[in-house]
Amino acid sequence: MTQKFSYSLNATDGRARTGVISTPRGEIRTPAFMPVGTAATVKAMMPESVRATGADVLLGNTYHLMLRPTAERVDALGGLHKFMNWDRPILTDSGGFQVMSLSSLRKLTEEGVTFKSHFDGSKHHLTPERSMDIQKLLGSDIVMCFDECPALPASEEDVRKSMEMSMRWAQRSRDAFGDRPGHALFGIQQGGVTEELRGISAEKLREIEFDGYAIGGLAVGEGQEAMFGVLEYAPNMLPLDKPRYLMGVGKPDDIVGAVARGVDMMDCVLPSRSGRNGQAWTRRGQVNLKNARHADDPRPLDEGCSCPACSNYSRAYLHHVYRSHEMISGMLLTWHNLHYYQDLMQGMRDAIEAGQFEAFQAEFHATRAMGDIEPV
RNA sequence: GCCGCCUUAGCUCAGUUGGUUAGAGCACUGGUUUGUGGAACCAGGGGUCCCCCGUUCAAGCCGGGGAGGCGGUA
Repeated sequence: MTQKFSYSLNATDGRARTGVISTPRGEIRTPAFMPVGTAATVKAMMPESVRATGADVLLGNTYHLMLRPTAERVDALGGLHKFMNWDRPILTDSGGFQVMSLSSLRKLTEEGVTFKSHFDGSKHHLTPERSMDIQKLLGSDIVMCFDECPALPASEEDVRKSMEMSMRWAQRSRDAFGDRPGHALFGIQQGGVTEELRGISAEKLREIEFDGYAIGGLAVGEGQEAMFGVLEYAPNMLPLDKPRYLMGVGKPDDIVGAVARGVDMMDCVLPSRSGRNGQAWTRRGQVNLKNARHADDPRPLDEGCSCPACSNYSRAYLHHVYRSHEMISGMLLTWHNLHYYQDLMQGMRDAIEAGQFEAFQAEFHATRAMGDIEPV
C-alpha cells in the first residue's frame, strides 16, 4: 500500500515549531528551506551536492517545464525525479508566480491565464485544471494550487478581487487534483497585507481542505516590516496540524522571523541566484565576493562553515574566479549559500526542540550585527 | 630615404556636411536580487581627442609643421 502524505508536529517554542512531513519519497524536516530548481536543476549544482547541503525537498516549476521540455516529455521519460536525478520529495509551483513575474507576457481571465512563450511566442493556456494536470505528469509530491500572485503595493479592492478569484481557482484545483494517495495538494492564502482579506482567504481554504497551506503574495514589494506584520496573524489562521508554507522567502533574517511566527516551509531563489552573482550569505551577513577588498585575502569566506567553498578555498580565490567568469564561481558560492541556509534551518530546529529559540534569535542577530570580517 | 595609413577613457574602438556638458564595449569602484524570463541587472569614477601653429563666431573633425606607431618600397 502506498505510504500516505502526513505531517506531525514535534515541538513548539513560542509560535515556532518543528515537525516532520512524511512522503513516500522521504521525510522533510521542518522548518524546511527548499532550494529552487525551476527548470529541473538547481542551477550550478549537482543533485547529490544539493542533498549534501542538507536539503530534503526541492522546488520545480510548472510554467517553465511546461514550455521546455514539456510535461508530457518529462512524463514519458519517467517523471521529474528520474529526469533530474533527485529521488526525494519535489514541490512544484503551479505557475501562479509567473502570472505576476511574466505579467507582460500573459492575459488573465476568470478561466485562466494565456502565456505567450518567451522562447518562440507560442501561446500556452494555464488553468487550475491544466496546472494540476501538468504537476501530475511531472510526478510532483507536493502540488500547489494555481493562484494569482499580485504584486504589491496594490489597492485593497484589487487585492480582494484577486484573492477571491484565487479562492475560486483553489476550489477548481482541489476538484481537478482528485484523490492521489501519497501526493499532497497545498492551498495558497492570498489577501495582501489586509488582515480581513487574509482571514477570508484562510477560511475558504480550510473549508475546501488541503494537505498543507501556503501563505502566498508576500515578499512581492511590501518590505520586511509589512511582511512580518502579516505573519503576526496569517499563520494562526491556518490549521495547526498541517504544514504552513511561506512562498518565496527569503533572506536569512526573513526566514528566522518567519519561523518565529509559525512558518514551517520556505523557498527562495536568493541563495542560488546570489551565488551565481558573486554574493554570499554568511552568519555575519551578506558578503560581496566581487569587492576588491577580497583580492589578497587568504582567509575562508566563513571560517565557521564546513562547505567546500569555505573548507578548501580562500576569499582571494573566490574573488578571482568570479572576476574571471569561471564557472566554479557560481558552483562554489551556490553551494556555500545553500549550505548556510540549511545550517540555519538545522540550528533553528535544534533550538526550537531545546526550547532555546529566543536565545538562538538573539545570537543570530548579534552575529550579523558584527558585520563581515575586516579586510586583511 | 621615399610613399601610404594610423594616433580619441586603463584596453579595443565609434564619432554625421565643423555646432550644447565627446560616446560604446570591456576593465575599474560600488549597489540590487525574495513561489528563477537572470553565470543577471543598476549606478558611479575615469578623457590636454599625440603636440604646436593657423583658418573660423565655433575645431576631435579643415590647413601647415612636428613626434610616435604600423605597412609597403629602395
